Amino acid sequence: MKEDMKFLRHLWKQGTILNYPLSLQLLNCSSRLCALKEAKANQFHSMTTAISLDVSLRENVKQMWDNSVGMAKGRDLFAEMSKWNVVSWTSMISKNAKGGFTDRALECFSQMQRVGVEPNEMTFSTMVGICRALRNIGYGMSLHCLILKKGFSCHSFIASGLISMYSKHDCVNEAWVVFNETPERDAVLWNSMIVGYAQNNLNGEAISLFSMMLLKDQEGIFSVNSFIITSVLKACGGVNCIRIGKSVHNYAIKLNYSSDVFVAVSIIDMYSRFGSVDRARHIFNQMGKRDLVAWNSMISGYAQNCYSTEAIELFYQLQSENFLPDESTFTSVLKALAVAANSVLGRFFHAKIIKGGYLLDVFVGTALMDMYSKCLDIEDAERAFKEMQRKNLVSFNALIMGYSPFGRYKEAIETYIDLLRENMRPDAFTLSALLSSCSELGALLEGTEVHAHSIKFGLDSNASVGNSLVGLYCKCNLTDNALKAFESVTTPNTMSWAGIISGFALNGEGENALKYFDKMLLSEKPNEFSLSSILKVLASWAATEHGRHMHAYVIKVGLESDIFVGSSLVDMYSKCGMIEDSSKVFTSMPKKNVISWNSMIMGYAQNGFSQKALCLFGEMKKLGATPTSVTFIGILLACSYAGLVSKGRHFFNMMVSDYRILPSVEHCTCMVDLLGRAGHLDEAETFLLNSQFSSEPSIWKSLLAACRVHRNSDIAIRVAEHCLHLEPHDSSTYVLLSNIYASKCLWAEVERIRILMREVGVEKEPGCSWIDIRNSMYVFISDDRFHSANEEIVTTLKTLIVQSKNASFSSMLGEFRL
DNA sequence: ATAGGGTTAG
Repeated sequence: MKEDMKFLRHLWKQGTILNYPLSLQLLNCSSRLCALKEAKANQFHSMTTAISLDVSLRENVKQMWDNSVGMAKGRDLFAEMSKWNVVSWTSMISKNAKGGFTDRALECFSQMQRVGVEPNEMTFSTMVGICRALRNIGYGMSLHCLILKKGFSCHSFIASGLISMYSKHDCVNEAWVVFNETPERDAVLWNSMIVGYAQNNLNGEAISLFSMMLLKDQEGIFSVNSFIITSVLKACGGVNCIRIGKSVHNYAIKLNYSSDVFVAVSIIDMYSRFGSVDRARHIFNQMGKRDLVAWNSMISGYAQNCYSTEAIELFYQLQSENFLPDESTFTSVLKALAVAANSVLGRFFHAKIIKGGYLLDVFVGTALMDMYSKCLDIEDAERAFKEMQRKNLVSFNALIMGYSPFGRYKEAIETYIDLLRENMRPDAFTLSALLSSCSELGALLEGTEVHAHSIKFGLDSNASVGNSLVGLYCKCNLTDNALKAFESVTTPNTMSWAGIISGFALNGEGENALKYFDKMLLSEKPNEFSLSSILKVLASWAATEHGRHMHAYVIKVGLESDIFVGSSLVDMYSKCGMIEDSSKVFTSMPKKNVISWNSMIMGYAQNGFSQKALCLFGEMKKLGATPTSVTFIGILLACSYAGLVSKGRHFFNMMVSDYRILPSVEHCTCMVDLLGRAGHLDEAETFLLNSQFSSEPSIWKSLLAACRVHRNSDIAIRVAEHCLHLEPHDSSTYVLLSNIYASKCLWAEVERIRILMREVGVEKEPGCSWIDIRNSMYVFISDDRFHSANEEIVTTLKTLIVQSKNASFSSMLGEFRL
């Protein structure tokens, strides 16, 4: 400041007349008031001109002239000011806005109108630019009104600014109205609208607008420039269609824009988004001149596509070519380490970032937190969060998201409350992250409260929030609530549909799953998830015909090579008993994962092809796939059906000791079943009592069934009484126990069971089975008179009964009959 | 005076 004054004094003494920009520059420091005093003593006209531009000092200047030189000078100044005011006011507004003094810029604008100076097209253009940066669109809208009133809306550069302003504030419709009502459209106007669409994620619209532009451009009124190419490339990156992207790329080459750094960076970014890192790298390599942004975009491309080694390599290469990494570079590097969950290198870069002083940046800080939370190191993520100087909504969201894999909804909600205390407004990310924390452990109460908040903030119509709500409610078996949440979503996406369909499928509401699948087809294409869910439903129904149709449909939509769909098809066919079709699908799958292997092994096991199941298990291990808990269910099932007792014991031990898999209810049921079927009833009972599931009724019932087969009434009585103790309302156990006592002529016990049954109020649940013929379901309930079936089925059934009696199967059915 | 590239979250 002192230096400035010295310099000024020097100039004054020399009698130099300062020109306008120089004096303004000199005055643009806090020494202005001192300068005023000096100016009072020295009469430098240019000086006062510069000062008079500053609205806040204008009055002071006038007063100064009034006091020192006399009223006349002051009046002169004022008159002069009004003479060149439009330009000076406008540049004053612009200066203030650029210096970050938005309030003063707005004040200038109203003051100039108050003193009767009419804004011109430059003033309005500047003002529109300011309104674009404002938090609120209200001021911008009233400015738009003024522009319309004063008749400035026909200027295409003002219209461009308005389009940009509206689209920045998510008002694409308003932007479109401005675009549509501007008769003379130049390249900038088209570009503003294209960018506006792209910014609001309406990439398809942006691309269509571009093609519309090309059609109109035949008259040669304007031409596509490199700005437009970059914008369109950006939009291409947002649609899942590499074909369009490639043709725009070719078009850019044709127009000779491939050497433009901006264009090249957009192409790199676009290909990275498509997952074509190699193409992106090719463009990067071919660039004649690269700036830091180009390096950053390539590093980011690698990070996005999980090529973390390449990203790090590029970081070092960048340094060796004497570029100084910036915040963006570090952000991308951290992302690369986050996707690789490499906290060792992550810490190394953390240190580097601290040393370089990059930690003040919100992006870097947030990326650092995210890196730690992706490494499941929530404590360090919390620490990084606490150490951040400036936090924004994204930083809060990142922490809340960090909690969700652990289901730590309490901490997530606490962070959310902090966010509200900071006067921030949650967005869809915040709420859906909170909801996924809640659904992890089924925290329904807290989840419902978050639901209330999402309604309060108008975010329940958002697809991500809606999807999370559907997830939470489905997890808690509340499909009605899930459906309500789903229906609040304005534009459900493919995943939304998949969510509600799978929710129905998992909660045993197959009819609803199918209903919503059909509804979805009216507006959305099915994806691998919705198809898998539907196949699961059809598998559970053993709906053969429908399943075949769905398989044909899968082929039609081109998802037959998908790993999830393929596995579901394998499962569906094997549940329908069509093991050949199942194995055909399995063999033709181009890619298999552990789920596919599991489906096929389970399919073989369930259909009694134990040997094939075990062979497949061997093959799976040979190909390097690691068996999971589900694999062993299939294997133990296969052993159980084939009576391979020692193999079963062997695989069970292998699972526990080699693969460190904790035995689940299913595994224990299989083991008890295996031992029981083979007649090792004592061993089965001991196994069960020693297992974690000794109070699980279903396993005891499977042991009871084994006792029945082996006609061991002593153990059977013990086991059945235990079953009654665990499940006093299960009618089948009463019936069975009663039968056993009856077979041993223990009539008093039979009577006791009968009384007990009446006391507890148990009624026998009717047995039920069904078959699916030509897409129709025929349900049979025991003891009914076949009223629901057709003639053909009734006749066939009667024949079957006679045949089975002749084959003396009836003797087997007669055991323990009441 | 209006328009274009890379950076954080699922």
